Parts: sequence; C-alpha cells; structure tokens
Amino acid sequence: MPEFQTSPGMRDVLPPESARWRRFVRTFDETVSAAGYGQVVPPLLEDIGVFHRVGEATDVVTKEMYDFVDKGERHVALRPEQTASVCRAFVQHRPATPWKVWYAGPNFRYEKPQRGRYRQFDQVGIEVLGPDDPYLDVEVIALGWRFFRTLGLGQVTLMVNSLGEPADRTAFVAALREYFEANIDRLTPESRVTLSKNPLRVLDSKRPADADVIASAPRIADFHSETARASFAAVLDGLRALDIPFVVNERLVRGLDYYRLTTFEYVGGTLDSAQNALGGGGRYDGLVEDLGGPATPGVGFAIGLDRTLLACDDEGVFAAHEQGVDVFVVDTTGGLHALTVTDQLRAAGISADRAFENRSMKSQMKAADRSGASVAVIIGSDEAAAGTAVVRPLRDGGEQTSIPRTELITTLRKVLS
RNA sequence: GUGGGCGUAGCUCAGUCGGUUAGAGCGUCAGGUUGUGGCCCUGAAGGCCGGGGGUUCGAAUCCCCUCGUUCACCCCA
Repeated sequence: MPEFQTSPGMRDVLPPESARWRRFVRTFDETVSAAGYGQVVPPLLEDIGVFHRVGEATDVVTKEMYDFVDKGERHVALRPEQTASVCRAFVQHRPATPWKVWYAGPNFRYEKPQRGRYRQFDQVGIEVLGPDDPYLDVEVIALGWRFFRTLGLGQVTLMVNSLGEPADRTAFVAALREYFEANIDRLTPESRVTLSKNPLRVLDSKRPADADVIASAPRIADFHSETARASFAAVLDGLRALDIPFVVNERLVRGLDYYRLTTFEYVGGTLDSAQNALGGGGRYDGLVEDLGGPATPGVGFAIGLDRTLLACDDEGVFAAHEQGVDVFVVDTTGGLHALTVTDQLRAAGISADRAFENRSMKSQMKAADRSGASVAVIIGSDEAAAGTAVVRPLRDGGEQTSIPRTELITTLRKVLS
C-alpha cells in the first residue's frame, strides 16, 4: 500500500472512465440545451447559511456537511447539493424569468462511503425558476427521462408523488405524528428517533418491521387541497400525453425539506440495491424566498452520475471505451523524425502518437498495435536517408507502401478516410 | 454513526490443522538472427501477504487494535 491514498469516499477517475464521464455530461448538455437550458457554474464553496435553508431537519444539513471557518472568519461549507446554490445565484443576480439552467459537478457529503455513495459525488441537474405551471414540472421530468433513454437505459422507473401545498403538508405531518405516536410500540427504535425529527421520513423506512404500521398510515392524497389535487392531476395527464410511464408512490417523500407539490424520483433497475435512486427532484416554491429573494416558484432535479453509470453497467449500455489515435509513428533512428512527423500530423488534424526511449522495431510495432492506430508510419535508416516513410495499415490488411515524406499527409488522409 | 464480510504482485485471485527461498493468469519489459504488431514459445522485473501490537521455537495463516473497502441499517444522488 502506498503511503498516500485518496481520502475515504474520494476517488480518482482515470481513462477511459474519465472520457465516459465527459460523454455523460456532454450528453446531458445536449439533451437540456435543446430545451433552452443554459449552464450555471456555481462555486463549490458557499456561506453555510445557504445550505441551512435546505432543511434544518435533514441529515444532509445537520450531520453531513463539510463546513469550516475560513481565514476571513467566514463560516463556509462545501456544497452538499446545487439547488440551493442555484437559488442563491438567482437571488444575487436576478435574471429574467423563466430562468432555465443546468449544472454538472461535484458535491460533498460526509457520509460513510458505500458502493454508489461517495463523499465527493457528481451530479447533473436542471432548475427552472419563475413559472408556476404543472406542465413545467412535466417538462422537467420528461427531460430527465429523455436523458436516461439517450444513455440507453431501459429499466428506469419513474416514481411521482405530490406533497401538497405547505398547509396540506403541515396538516399531513401532524396527522402522521399523531398516528405514529399512537402506534409507537409497533415502530422500530430507529423509526421512533426519526419520528421525533421528521414524521414524513418514517414513511421512507426500509425496515421490514415497520412495514405494517406504515401501510395503514394516513395518506397524503387525503390532505391535498383543491389546488394541489388539480396540479397533481395535470402533472399525471402531462406524463400520459408524453407516453412516459410512471408509478404514483405516496411514500415518496424525498430527503430535502424544501419540496412541496410535485416530487419524483428515477429508480434504477437493480431494485435490490439500497443505492438505487438514480436521481430525483420536485417543486420547491419557497426556497428562493427563504434565501432572501422574491417569492419565486422553482422546480428541478438532480441525477447522480456514479449511480447512473452503475445502472448503465448493469444494463450493458453506455460503456467506456479506449480512445486511440489515428496514426502511430515508428522511428528506429533515434526519435527525432518521430518528433517532427507527429507534430506535422497533429498540425494537419491527424491524431498521432509515438514511442519513446528509442526502442526496437518490434517493441515500437507492439506499441503501435496497442495504441489502436489504424496506420503505422515507419521511418528507419533507409527512409531517413531517402526522405521517405513507410505507410503500413494495421487493421484491415492491405500492403504497406513507401512514399516520399512530402506526400505523407495526403496519403494518410486517403488511407484514413 | 451501528452491525457483518473482505484486505496476498500494477489487475483478478490461489495459498490457512501455523513449518524451509509466497504462487498462477492477465498486464509490463526483453528475447525467439538479417528493419515490421496481433497468435505462440522462453525468460525477467515486480509482494515489509493493508498497518501496529500480541501468542509461538516459528505467523500471510491464530488473537487484539487500527486503517481501508464492501454489504445491510441510516441517509440519499
């Protein structure tokens, strides 16, 4: 074991996986850019107060933040998510609404690491601030859905729910608390602790012993106001109109406190895994106001990059693949010709690599093969003296030819096309 | 944060009733004659057996601690 390794829950992303990450973000960019979303790049570090507004009762804020006091005595935190940052940016810059933005980048949560759960983890997401329209919720959900489809994922389940308007939610939470307290002896000790902090979250318990009590708990739908009911119906109608399959899950409560009305989650195919939530989001109409801005409705989602790629692996789609070069230059005369020829090729837009340390012909040819290049350009002492180069196809047979160096680029363009 | 599994070469893993110089495959490097890759053959390099302590004549192997990882709870993406 080396003396220094990555900190727990942090890791290096190496080729070719790193290229897959870039393609992932590029694919997301293309999906949402086509719907009029622009990229916002918020800082990794914010005043800790920005995140406190996300939810005083959530573990994300109370236990898992990477926070510290900086040299200027400011209490700051590495962002645990980006929705709060986007809303803070909105309040600070007051762009015209509807403000449709997307983001991609790392977030930090001090949790015990697990497969698909890291302390530094990347998310992509979108947020729309301004419009209060259930069809916007549908657009947002549909863009996430389209993204998964573009990646090639076929086993994603969309779960939707509505938490109702704030008053509905408050009434529901009160009813829940009353119900669970009346049945507290049937709850697991862990759920009793959860109950004292946030009764909603008890619904999310995955412990089998809690299943019975939860099954007969009050139902959120019974507390929906007329407005909430109409909004939720419009969302479901919109999803049907787009032929997006969904499952209404009344126990879907989500982890952050700011959600109201529509909430949704994309669940991966491997349902036996505890880390099967690929992404999720919802409407958060109070967050901008909480951050000191004008009352502004908002809706959005975040998708976990790691988990989604794990789901891709499970389904055998969106695989990583090695990136090669077009041409590999072999030079057995010391390497100066390889230096100038690769430079010349790159300038002409032909990707090229070479070997170093003046290795043997055999060794350099092996390297050429491994490089993935479809053509080798070989320069030995004869070619160097004659001002020529050998062009040797590496993949699909074909004879090698000796040509003047001046014709190298035109010849290669022909061979590569 | 709580509980269980695991931790041996760069990678994937053998090896434990404790017993001489710790193995394989893949990968890397070098050869297999005269300047040419993929297949094959030969050889080489590469391990404080995660770290520390203990038991023992002797520990990769047993015990304790610790770190890391993984699974479940929790949390959530």
